[in-house]
Amino acid sequence: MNDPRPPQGQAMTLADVARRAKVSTATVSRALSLPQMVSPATLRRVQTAVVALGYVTHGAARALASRRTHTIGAVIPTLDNAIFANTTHALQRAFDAAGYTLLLASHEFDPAAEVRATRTLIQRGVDALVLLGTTHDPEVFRMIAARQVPYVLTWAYDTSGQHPSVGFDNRAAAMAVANHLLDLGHRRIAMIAGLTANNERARERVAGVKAALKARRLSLAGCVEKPFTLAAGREGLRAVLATAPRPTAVVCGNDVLALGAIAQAQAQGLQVPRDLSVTGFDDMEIASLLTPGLTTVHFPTAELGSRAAAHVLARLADEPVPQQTELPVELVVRESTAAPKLSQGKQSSVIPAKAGIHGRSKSVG
Amino acid sequence: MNDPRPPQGQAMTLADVARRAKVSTATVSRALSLPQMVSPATLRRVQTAVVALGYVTHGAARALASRRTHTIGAVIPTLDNAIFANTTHALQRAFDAAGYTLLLASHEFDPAAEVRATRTLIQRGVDALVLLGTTHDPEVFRMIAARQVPYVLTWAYDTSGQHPSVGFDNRAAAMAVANHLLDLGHRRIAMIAGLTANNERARERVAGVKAALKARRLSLAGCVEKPFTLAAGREGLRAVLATAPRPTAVVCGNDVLALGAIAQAQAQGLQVPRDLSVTGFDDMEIASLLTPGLTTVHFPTAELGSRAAAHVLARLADEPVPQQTELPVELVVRESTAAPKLSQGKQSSVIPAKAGIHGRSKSVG
DNA sequence: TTGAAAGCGCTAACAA
DNA sequence: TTGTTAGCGCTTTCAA
Repeated sequence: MNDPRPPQGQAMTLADVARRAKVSTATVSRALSLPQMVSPATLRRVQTAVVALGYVTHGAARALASRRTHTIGAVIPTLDNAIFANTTHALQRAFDAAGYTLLLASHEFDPAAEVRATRTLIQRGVDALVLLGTTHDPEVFRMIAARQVPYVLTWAYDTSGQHPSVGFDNRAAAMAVANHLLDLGHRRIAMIAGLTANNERARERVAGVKAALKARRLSLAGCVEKPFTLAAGREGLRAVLATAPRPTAVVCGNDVLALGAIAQAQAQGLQVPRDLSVTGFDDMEIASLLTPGLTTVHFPTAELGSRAAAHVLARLADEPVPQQTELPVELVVRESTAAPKLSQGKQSSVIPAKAGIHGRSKSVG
Repeated sequence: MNDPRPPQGQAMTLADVARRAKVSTATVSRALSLPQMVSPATLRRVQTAVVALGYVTHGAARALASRRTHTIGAVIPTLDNAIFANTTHALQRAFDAAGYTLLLASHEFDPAAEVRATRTLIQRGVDALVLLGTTHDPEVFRMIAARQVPYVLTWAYDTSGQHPSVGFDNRAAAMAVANHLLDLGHRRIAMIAGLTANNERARERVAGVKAALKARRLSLAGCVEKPFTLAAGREGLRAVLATAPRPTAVVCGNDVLALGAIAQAQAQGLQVPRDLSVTGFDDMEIASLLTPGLTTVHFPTAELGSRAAAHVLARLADEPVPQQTELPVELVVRESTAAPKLSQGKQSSVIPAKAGIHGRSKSVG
């Protein structure tokens, strides 16, 4: 009823609101943070003043006084990957609902950049941290310990049990893929892996494939490491096809590499899966839409995000939480895998399973 | 040489460092922020103490005292889109290099969520804001004005000239696409647009297509609005194909919709481009890798990010900046477009241009 | 239920 | 070049 517009320029403070509502700053503070501790009449007066002045809490001042920023940091490898975007989005939703703001930092797979990003987040006073993967520079863990920041590792399951984590068993997922190919009768299986340095997900996937092969007294018919891009998938396929005799199947470190590999196979006149079986990891939406549909492993990435968020939120509320949470993964068999053309395997008659709309099957891990 | 480990738990403060280095807190503050104002010997002593104690600046305290957070906020529609990821990544790099931290918020195309996200960022004390698009709730601009936060709009070029912006001419891009199809001889052209509510990019693309058609006394042979997902692209194609006579070409609101449309066309037994031409916008990496390669419009998204960053950085440094910056877009003709089967157009003999490795051509806007 | 007052950890005059 | 000191805007005892 008084000022038609909040005054521009100089930001309003708690004291301004207090003056206008004719109460103390302490009361305004309570009205904003603990409304149930303030009488209804006073509360209303304060709220009116807040609106009239266009008051917005000064975050830094609140953080300094309360020693809480209501901010949680997440350090992820890259924003480019839609799979991480799923998880990130779930984190954001969960934290938002709990009154926390997510501070996002990415490092593009550069360990030094990850240390810097983590330092910056800690400096910004995040109340907790979500890290992706188990492989981190010791400095990261040192800073976390020095400030005693609650944290959780995600996407990978920390088998050492040293760190709280919620993630997947990437090795079991890879074994499932390899066994699927072996069951189809493939014996010459190559791999286009992601870059394994500082990336235990990529490493575990290689290890899983090797383990499955070894169990049948076989070994990889070639393995190259590539960054997670379509172009790298093409290069990778060219590389693994250069060996003689050719592999009949290629396990790719993720769906992006697999899509690149399929494109390259087609460019070289090879038909997938008739001439070559190809698999991925992640089950991106596009994996089911292309022709042929991609055989891959589905990870519940959004659930991972909400579980990870729930974990740190519980820690912040001093509630008990399991140190380790493992989420199930699922082999999804589509049309990019089939028995090899001239199969000598005993099980070449096995037909790829297809289940449900998305062709899901075989729960793993 | 003294304490082997930084003490855990209680975080170190400037005073702790000062005590250990036997200087005042003011000197430590200077050593950290303005090292050239401190004598080399003192500087060294301070640095030694900082390392020994594992001291990390308390961001909130610094922000409160200096009235600067060295933080810049960006509000984007979604993290799911790799195209925005390009821009975001470029922002992050540019701000990082300038000593600023990027605070990222997404709203999934929900206007109320965008208002909340903007409020949160302002509350966190961002020194500047980057907003995506020109269409925003009035409350967003009100908050920005009240706090006098420097800002820039991106991705869309603000034709009204009211707001600082760096972006593209989406309408011209759409006209180029439509004209390409018209030049090929298409006369029945339908559109699968993005959701146009609160999204002037989507709106401008529809307007551009309509304008190009109108210039030849034609109008759209059907238009549906869909969210930017593959599944929606499939649905959209089903919808526009339901009209009789069928359109011979479909302009899609972005590449994701276009990929969905192509998948659906193939599922219905239609060959692209023989039976149907399909176009997109954005030129995602996958657009060039699929068969057929997608005819689309390339936007320099990373450059957009660095330009937008440069804009707000210049504003923060009180340097002069142009109010409006328009970046060029490019029609990229690939294999998803061709002359219609039974062309009645006079220009049906025109062959799609193909230039360079990526098939780029025709600079627009 | 409300108010007074003491900081939270740092920066930035100003003084020396 | 360095130190002293007064806040920055808020929360949080403690007392009323």
